Amino acid sequence: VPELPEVEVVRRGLERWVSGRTLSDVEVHHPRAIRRHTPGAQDFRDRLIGTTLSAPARRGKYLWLPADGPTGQGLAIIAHLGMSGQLLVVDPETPPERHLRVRLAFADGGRDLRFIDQRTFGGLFLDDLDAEGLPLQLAHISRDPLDSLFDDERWASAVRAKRTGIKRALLDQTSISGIGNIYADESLWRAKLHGERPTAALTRPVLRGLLQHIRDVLGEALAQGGTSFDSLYVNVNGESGYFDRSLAAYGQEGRPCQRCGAAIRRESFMNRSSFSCPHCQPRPRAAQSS
DNA sequence: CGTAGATCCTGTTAGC
DNA sequence: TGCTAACAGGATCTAC
Repeated sequence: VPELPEVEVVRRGLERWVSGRTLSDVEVHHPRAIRRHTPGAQDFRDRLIGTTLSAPARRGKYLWLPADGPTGQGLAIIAHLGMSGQLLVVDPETPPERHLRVRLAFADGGRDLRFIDQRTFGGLFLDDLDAEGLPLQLAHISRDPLDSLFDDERWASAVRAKRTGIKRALLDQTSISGIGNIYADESLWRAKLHGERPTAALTRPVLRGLLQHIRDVLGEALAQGGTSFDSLYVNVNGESGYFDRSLAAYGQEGRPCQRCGAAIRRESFMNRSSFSCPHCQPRPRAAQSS
């Protein structure tokens, strides 16, 4: 499940393998993969062929490659991996993968960039960059906690103004981006907070502490090449990260908490699972805002 | 307007 | 053995 560390690993791979190369062909194998590119597959292809890709950027779980060339400047290919998306750099002679959605070929005849996605929640689309180099359609995505311009105190104020639980707030990409189910659970475990704790009652020191845990866990995962809990996530060379060995809460139902030994519990939340320690992360007593 | 729930999608696994 | 149901979950849409 690609979240910020996994997307950053992919971004670094693209920087090494596709920056500076010129596109010679674009094949869209599945329309759903470019559903966010409303002008359609023909336009997607026409506008990309002949462009030269430059250094990839990232915000939260989105990444994009500026694509400048004959058809103009300021265009970018934006990618979101969704649940199971992969961007692989592979030899052009490699037979099409089972879930190959988009194939980008280069004029130098070198390795393709292929978008492969089993569950089709991910996709590619084209957009113009604003004056700061951000795709227009990503204006609503917050800076992420590894961004040097992320404003800690502004985030704490925004969280305290919400009437929801802290896990929901962490998953809201318009407040803080890059966090998904895995790193939300890991951060909350480290901070000893239950995900349904009302945000309005969390103090600034508690939120500052949580933010530090978020940065720690994202940084550690990045250093280990990301998490590959369900083996669908791989870097551009098809290799898995190994942060899954370091998970303390996510996916650990029934295993002893590394701090207190209590059995990690699983609860249903937002149509997914939340993992936490029943002793270190007690449920809030009062009824939630609803 | 802010919050909450439903929805999309397919391969794997669990259970009867 | 074979079928069905549960499960994985990010972003978007809709409803209240």
